[in-house]
Amino acid sequence: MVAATIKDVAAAAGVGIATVSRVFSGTGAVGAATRERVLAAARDLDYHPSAVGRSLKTRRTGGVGLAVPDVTDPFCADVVAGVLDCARTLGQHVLLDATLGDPAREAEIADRFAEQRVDGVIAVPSGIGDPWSGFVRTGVPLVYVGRVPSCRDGGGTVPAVLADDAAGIRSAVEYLVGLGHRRVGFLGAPAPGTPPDVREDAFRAALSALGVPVDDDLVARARPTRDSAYAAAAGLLQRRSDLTAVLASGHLPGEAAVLVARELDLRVPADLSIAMVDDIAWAELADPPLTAVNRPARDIGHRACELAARGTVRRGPSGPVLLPTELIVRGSCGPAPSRRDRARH
Amino acid sequence: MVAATIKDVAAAAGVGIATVSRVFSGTGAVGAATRERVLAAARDLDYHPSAVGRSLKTRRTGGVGLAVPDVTDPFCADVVAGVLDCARTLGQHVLLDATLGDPAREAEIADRFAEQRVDGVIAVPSGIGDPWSGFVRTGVPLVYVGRVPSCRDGGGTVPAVLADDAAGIRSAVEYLVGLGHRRVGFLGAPAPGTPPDVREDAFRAALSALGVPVDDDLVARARPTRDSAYAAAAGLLQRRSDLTAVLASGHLPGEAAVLVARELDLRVPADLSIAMVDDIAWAELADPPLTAVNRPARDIGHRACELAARGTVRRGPSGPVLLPTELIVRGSCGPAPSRRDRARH
DNA sequence: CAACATCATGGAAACGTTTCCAGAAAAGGG
DNA sequence: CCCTTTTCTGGAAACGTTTCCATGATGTTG
Repeated sequence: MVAATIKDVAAAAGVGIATVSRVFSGTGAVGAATRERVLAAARDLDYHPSAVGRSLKTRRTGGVGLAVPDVTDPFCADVVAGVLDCARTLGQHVLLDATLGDPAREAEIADRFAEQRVDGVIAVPSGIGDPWSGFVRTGVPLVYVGRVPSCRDGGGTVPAVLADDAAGIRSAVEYLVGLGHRRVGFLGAPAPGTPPDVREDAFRAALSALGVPVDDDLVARARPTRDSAYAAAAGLLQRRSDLTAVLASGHLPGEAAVLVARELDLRVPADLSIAMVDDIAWAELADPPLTAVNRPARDIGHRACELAARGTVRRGPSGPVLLPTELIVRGSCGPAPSRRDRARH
Repeated sequence: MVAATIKDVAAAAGVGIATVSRVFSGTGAVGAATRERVLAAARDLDYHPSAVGRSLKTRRTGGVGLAVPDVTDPFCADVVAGVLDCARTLGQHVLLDATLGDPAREAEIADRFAEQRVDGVIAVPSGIGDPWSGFVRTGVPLVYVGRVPSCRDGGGTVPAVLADDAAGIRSAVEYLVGLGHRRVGFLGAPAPGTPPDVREDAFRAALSALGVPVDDDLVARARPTRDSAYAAAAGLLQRRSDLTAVLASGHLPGEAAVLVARELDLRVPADLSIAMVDDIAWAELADPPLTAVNRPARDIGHRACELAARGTVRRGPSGPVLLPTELIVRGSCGPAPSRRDRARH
C-alpha cells in the first residue's frame, strides 16, 4: 500500500542504502553483480525513488513552473505544448497554472511556484504588476513569454521570448495598403490597461510610414473575451461603414470581425478585407480562409523552456529573444473596392 | 541568493523552529505577539516554506498529475482548464504532460508521476496498454478521463469520468434520420486499434434502432491527425457520392469533412449535411455554422480532479461517471435531398 | 494557597534521499 | 609475498519540514 523506500530495497538486496542510491542516481561505481541484485529487488518492490527525498538533498526539483493566462486559448496552448516538448528532452517536468489575466491569481501562482521550489519559471505576464520578479532575487531562472510586464524589476533585465509583433503587424498593414486600402480599421487591446499596446503602436507607425493618414477613430479596443471583441467589432464596422479593411490584433477580434461582417451582410473580401494576428486552425476553415499573421507559439514555448530550465548565463542588457512572424496570405483580403463598388452593393 | 529556511526565520525571530512551523502550518496555538514576530521575520527574509521539506514529512505533495494526449487539442485543453480550475479550489497544483498518444511516452509519464509522489493522477489513456493501473496498488487515486484503457486492471474498478458518447452519437443520428437521411456516412477512429470504438458502435446501433440498414461501406476510419482525417473523408465522399449526410466522430474528421465538401463543390447542407462530435470554437464560425454534439470537457476535467484529489472513497463496482452531451443544432444539416435534387446540381 | 488544568514553547526524531568519508577487498608491480 | 593503487561498499550526516513530548508559565478552582 505504501511506496517502498530505498531502505526496503537495500534490505531486500542485502546492501547498504548508499549502494542503492548509487545504482539509481547513476553516480559512482557499483559492481555488476550488486547492481543486478539491487535492480531485481527494486523491481520486486515496485520501487520508484522518491523525488521529494532527492529534491530535499540535491536542492533541485527538476520541475519548471509555467503560468499562462488561459490554456484554452490556442496561442497559449501552443506555448504550453512547446514547453512540454522541450521540458521532456531536458528531463524536467512542468507545473502548469492559469492566471486568467488576474493579477491576484498571478501572485498566488508565483507564491506556489516559490514554495514548490521549481528550478525555473516561465510566465506570460498579465501586464499589470509583476509578481514574478521576486524569482530573480532567489536565483531562479525566470523567462517572460509573449509580453513583458509594464513595470520591470529594477536591476537585471529578465530574459523574454516574444514574437516580433511589430514586424507582423507591419507586414499585414503593408499587404493591405498594397492592395489599395486606405481606410483600415484596427481591433486591438484595451486602452485603460497601463501598458501601451505594441501592436497598436506598430499599426499606427506602419500606416504613417506608408503615407496613409492615421485616424484615431479607426481603432477599436476590446478586452480579450468574445463578447467584448464582438461589441468592439460591431461598433467599429457600424460607425465607419467606409472601412475597406480590418486588421484584428488577435484571434478573438478576428472571429468577431468575421461574425460582424456576416451579420452586416458584408461580402469578404469584396466589401471588406479581413486579416488577423494568430494563425489558428479555423483561419483555414473559414469561408473565405483568413489571411493571418502567424506567431511561432510552439517555438516560443520551446525556446523559453530552454532558457528557464538550463538557467542560462545571466546575460547583460541583451534584449529579449524576438522570433519572426509570418504573413499567411489566404482569401480574405482583396483589392480595395472603389466607393462606387461599395455603393452598388 | 539561496532561499531562507525555517531555521533562519526562527533565529531571526528568536524562537524555536517548531513555533515557526506552527505559525505557517496553522496547527497548534501560538501567542499573538510571537506570531507577529515570526511573520515579521519571515517577511524580512522573504521566506516561503519549502514544499519539499513539508512533503517529505507529511507524505503528501499537494499535487495531481494530469496526462492528456495533446494540450493543443481543444477538447484536451478544456479538460485541462477544468482540472486547473478545480485543483485551485482544492489548493492542489497540477503536473501536466502530453502523451501524444504514444504508449511509451505514457509509461514514462506515469513513472515520472510516481517518482514525484503526486497525490492523485488523472489520465486520458491512449487506449493501448495501461501504464496507469500501477497507481491503484500504491493507493494513489487514479481517474480515467474521456475513455478507459482497453485492458483494465484486474481487481478494483478504476473510477472514470466520461462524456456519454453513445447518447451523443445517438442524438445526432436520430436528428439526421429525422431529417430524412438514409445514407449517412461515419468518420471514426482507426480500426486496427484494439478497443472497439464506442462511437462507431453507437452509430451502428442508433441506425439499426431506427430501421435504417447499416452498411459497412459507410464508415471510414482515420487516426487523429489532420492528414489522416482528410484522406478518410475524401475517400468516403468520393467512394459514396450517394451520401446525403456525414457524421464526424471528432473535430478533426469534422474539419476534414468541411474541407472535402468544399473541394468537391458540395453545398452544405443542400447537397450534404454535416454534423460532428465536439462543439469547438470554429463550429459556430464556419459557413454554414456546424451542428455539433457538445461534450462537457471542462466539467469532465473538474469532476475528474475532484475524484483524484479528494481521494474519494474506493467505491465498489459503481460504473464510470457519465456526463451528458448536448446536440447543438446549427445550419449545417438540412432535409435529405432527393436523388433528383442531387443530380440537378 | 495548594492542586490542577491549560496554554505557549523548544528539543528532537522522523521523512527519503545524496554524498562525504573511511574501510575492505581486489588488482597490479616489484 | 608485500606494498600501492584502484575499485567497491556501508555508515552517517545533512537537506527543511512536521509533530510528539516535555517543560515552564499562566490561569482556575476549591
